[in-house]
Amino acid sequence: MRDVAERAGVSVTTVSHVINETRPVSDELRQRVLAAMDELGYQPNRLARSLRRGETHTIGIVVPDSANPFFAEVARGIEDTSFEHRYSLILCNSDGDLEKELFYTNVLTEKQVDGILFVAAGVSTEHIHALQERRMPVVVVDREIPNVSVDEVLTDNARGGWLATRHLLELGHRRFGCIIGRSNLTPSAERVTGYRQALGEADIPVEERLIVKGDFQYESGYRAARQLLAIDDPPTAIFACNDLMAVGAISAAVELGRKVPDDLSVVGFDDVRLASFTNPPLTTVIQPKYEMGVIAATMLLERMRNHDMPPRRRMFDTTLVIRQSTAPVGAPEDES
Amino acid sequence: MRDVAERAGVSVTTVSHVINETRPVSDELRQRVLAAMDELGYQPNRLARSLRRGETHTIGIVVPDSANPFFAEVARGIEDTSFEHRYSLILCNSDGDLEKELFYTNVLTEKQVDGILFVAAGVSTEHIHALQERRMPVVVVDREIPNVSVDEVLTDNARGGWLATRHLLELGHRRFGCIIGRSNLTPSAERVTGYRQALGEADIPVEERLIVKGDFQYESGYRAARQLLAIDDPPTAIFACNDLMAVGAISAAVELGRKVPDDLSVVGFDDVRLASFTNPPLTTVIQPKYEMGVIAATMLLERMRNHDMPPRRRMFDTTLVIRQSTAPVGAPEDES
DNA sequence: AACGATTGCGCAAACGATTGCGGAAACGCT
DNA sequence: AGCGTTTCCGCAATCGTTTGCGCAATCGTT
Repeated sequence: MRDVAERAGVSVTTVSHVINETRPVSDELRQRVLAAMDELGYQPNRLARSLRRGETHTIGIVVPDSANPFFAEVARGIEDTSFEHRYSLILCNSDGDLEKELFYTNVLTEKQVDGILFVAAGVSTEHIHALQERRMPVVVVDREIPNVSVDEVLTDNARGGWLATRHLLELGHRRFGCIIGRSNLTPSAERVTGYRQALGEADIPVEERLIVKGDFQYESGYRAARQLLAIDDPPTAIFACNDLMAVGAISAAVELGRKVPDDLSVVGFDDVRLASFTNPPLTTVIQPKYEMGVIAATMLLERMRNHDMPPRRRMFDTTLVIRQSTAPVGAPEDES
Repeated sequence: MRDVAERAGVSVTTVSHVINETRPVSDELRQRVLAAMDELGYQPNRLARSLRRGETHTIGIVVPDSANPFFAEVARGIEDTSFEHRYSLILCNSDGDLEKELFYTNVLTEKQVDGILFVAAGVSTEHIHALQERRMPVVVVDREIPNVSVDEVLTDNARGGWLATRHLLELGHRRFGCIIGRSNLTPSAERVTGYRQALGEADIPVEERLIVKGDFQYESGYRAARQLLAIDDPPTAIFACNDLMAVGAISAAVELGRKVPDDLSVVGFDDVRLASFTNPPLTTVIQPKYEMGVIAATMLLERMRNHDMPPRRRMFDTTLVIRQSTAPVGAPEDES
């Protein structure tokens, strides 16, 4: 910048002001500065600017696994909207590991990010509190943090679980398995709650051995389904708490010679892009992933602008999309 | 930091030195400083440090679409290894848009990142050159930049394409379609080259109308397959240039009542996690995505450490994994 | 012609760290 | 006691910007 100033025969002050248009500069000088800038191939050093201004135009996002289609989609929504506002994104994968999360939030605050987005994070109440005391804007996506007033964007997981099992019920299924995620993550727990509730309303007792644990990955859905189908009186349907596990379950069923949906109905959760293209196409519960990302980022940007507004919570509806992985029980249908 | 120094009754110099262990400090003072630090909840400001030291411990990665499973996996490899080295990652999605790429690289350099990773980017020779002249470490993944000496990590796409169509040939297929990506991306072009070559070796003329264009997404594979299956003398097999399109193709085939693999064989490319769990499981060409990310990040870190080493290029082998989406032509097999 | 407003610009102090240099005290040796 | 080494620490400059403050010239009035 000093070089530019020298070459244009002005002070660095003036250069700064033509760059930022932060105070009137005579046309002539402006031209000289502009010329000097591109003759020298000058690029402003945003570090210095950030240091001075106290803002980095950068936000941090911590997700369990950016390679998971669900999070990837949410992250895309976040990235796109932060791009629109000319913010950059620091990506952090926590693998659901609390220590990694804490480490990353430290790095982020030390790097002076302007805000942090936690998606499905395990961060504790105190942790969030600490961040807020440092006046760090925060929004939490896809997880509820009890007893803390923080911006949240959520989906109605319980209702989603309810919708899914309600659908199976209406198809006449009476015994069906449920593949859950790690139970400490609230979304999974809520979906199961919906499952239990629907069963309760239909006066069907829930058999605990029909509820088996997975980890939201294909493989675990596959294993869980094999386990479910191996019991003497196997279920006629499976509700998997996310699409990946549902796909794994279908894969297991097919391998065991069960036809989906004739012999086994499967419903998933999330409506990942893939879900329309599985064989058979997956009946599942829609979650507006991309939009959730957009809204989350927007909320964060707003909070950054106005740090003291009351916290907001945005709850998205879930809806069931019926494709071809579910069918009436015991009615091998011929689709025409 | 000044507060810490004051509270500990030392100079900021000393505080700095205990933080960085950059010069011996007496035990007593060290203790006092440490104590003061955590009483005050002090966190160093990395911006200031970066400004002074001229390094940000941050690298930028620009990918076409982080929600695409292939890139997501590569990115995961990158993120993990940069995490190991305590580097953070700024994520940029270009959507294959050259302008966005350029914009992002500007932002990245202005933010003084220590290096940039381009994956499957369209950046031009001059562009890379410009970065190198500014002494910005760069490595390019999954795309060749002609006439420029830059670190590259690639896969043997041509061989992969060759392997895939060779496999189909060996199964007795003689007419088969090829679903390609946007042709300006080299990986796709190379895979098609392999396809053509294998056909040539078998003295089979390539029918241009059997080569149809997609965009690497499910949907486009679906459409392309419908198009291919609609011609009067439809192919008995399809080679899709990536797994997503292959899955889309299977979906189309199933919808049209064709059985895969009995009526139509399909082979993909990438071996995305999903590929093992499709119905039927997908025969595809393995690309070590995660490892590519790891290697790419490692190469970048090495280049950062030693800016003037000669450029390196790492080529990964591709291998064919035969699952169940391919079968001998006209031989409806009963898998036992 | 005198005087306040306006316009156009530069000086120098921040922002929060790192680091070359030099000074003071303690130590070891003859 | 005298002198050279070590050991331990602080001063102040620096990284590349932004920005409060003040000065000089020009302008518009009366």
